[in-house]
Amino acid sequence: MTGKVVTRFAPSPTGFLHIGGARTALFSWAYARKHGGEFLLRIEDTDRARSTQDAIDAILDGMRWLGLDWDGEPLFQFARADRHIEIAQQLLSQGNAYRCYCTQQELETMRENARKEGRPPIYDGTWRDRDPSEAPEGAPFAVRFKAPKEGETVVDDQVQGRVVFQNKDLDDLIILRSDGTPTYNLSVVVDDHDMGITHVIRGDDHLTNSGRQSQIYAALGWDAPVFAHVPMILGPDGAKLSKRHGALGVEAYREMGYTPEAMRNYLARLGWSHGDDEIFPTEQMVEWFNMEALGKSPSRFDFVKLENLNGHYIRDMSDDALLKAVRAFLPYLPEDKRPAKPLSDADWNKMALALPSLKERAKTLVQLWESAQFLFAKLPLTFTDKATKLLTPEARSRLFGFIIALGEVEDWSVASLDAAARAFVQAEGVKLGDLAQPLRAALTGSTVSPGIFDVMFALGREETLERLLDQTKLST
RNA sequence: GGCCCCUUCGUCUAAUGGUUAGGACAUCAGAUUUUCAAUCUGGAAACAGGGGUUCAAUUCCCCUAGGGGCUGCCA
Repeated sequence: MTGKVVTRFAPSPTGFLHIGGARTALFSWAYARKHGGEFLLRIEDTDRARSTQDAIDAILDGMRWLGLDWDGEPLFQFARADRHIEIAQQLLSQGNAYRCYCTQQELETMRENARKEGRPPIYDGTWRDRDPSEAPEGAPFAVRFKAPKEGETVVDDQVQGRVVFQNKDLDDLIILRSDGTPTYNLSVVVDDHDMGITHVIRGDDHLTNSGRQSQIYAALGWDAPVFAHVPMILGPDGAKLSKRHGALGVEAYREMGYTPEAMRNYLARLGWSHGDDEIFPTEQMVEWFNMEALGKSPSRFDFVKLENLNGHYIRDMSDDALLKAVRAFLPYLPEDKRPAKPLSDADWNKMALALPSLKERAKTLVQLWESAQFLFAKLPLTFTDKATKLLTPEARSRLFGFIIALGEVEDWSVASLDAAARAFVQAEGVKLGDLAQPLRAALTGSTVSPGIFDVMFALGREETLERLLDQTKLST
């Protein structure tokens, strides 16, 4: 293992960047960064019918959001088709590949029969050793790789260990379609080789492919890269990740208000660990990352834990950074939660003032945004049912009393508001909690609960008193 | 069906041929508090089952069960 480490992430642009892909990308990226190597991006767009520009954009956008920077320009696999065909021709002339004239129909019945008779449904090698002269005139053909029939193929995997395939179980796969275009297993080998990839980190759904690819490397006389197959991510219920749970594009996580830092930390801990460490910055993860500590068993995606982690990161962020994050997040809010018109500078100032108290209570940027809505609410506020219920006659009279007390507070720091409240409740013989609840309801009308004195402080004296008077009047 | 992979608290995981099997999230109970949140303290909670190997197995081996992947002229 001398020389520079080169890893790659090679998604096929047939959909968004899903969470499993994001995690293998993170691992590949971390491995390259740790070893001072390169992390390349290759778009596997050889399936022309299913590849879309939207998917490409979504993947690149997702990678950027997650902060997984790749080296150089992304490489598009289809653009290298000529090179792949050239290698296929080479295999053909070497005798390591042959033309197969079976029709799709024939192959299908072949598989069906095999299944019926309890044989493995693999290609039976009809054209493997047939003389090319027997070929039907002008008929279309696919090119198949001539895989060894005997012995075994070993994949020395960094995660799974030594995996052995009996060669009789691996059939002759198609490397060139009948339309002449190369297929995945050929393109991957050629590209990984040409790009100088030293370590292939990918999902373990590719484990069998690695066996077949190893055979192609061998036929070509090339050294295979080091393989590492990470287990897949399952949904919270242990079933395969479906759209219902987490098989969302990473942009969905952005829209849910998770931060890239938290995502990276969560993903890193899913299937990989460093002792008992749970919360650590990405730089630390890169420094610690190693293949040995990758787990072998599939793991479930746990939104609750991700949320908890996200809360940590939000609380730890500086007010400045958080304000920026909120501003950047606004366009990704769900349509119905987006502000009707752009926020004014004054609005942002209010937000900045309220942030220190709001961030203690928000686990996602969505929650943070929602809990800040009282800052921009128009008067009179509309009470939620819950809030109305809290404004009992007793609560109302206490509020009146407190408003009067507030009028006498000279400076409006959180500390003096606090002191005023203490004095008031002591004199009245009530609990502060009894006052705080209706107070919060009156000031915010919100179901999300900010710290009440911080809210007052953020609103300022005039507005607070105005709202309180308005609300108490309204409900008297 | 065939081949391959996996299996520690509910979840993510740590550790070990001899431990009270550790941590985190979630949960429960307290504390603190200025409501909510945060914080602190404490509790409950796991080695899938069966055989071996061994003085000793959660750890090594085998089998079974359960889960996953592959089995495409998709990637």
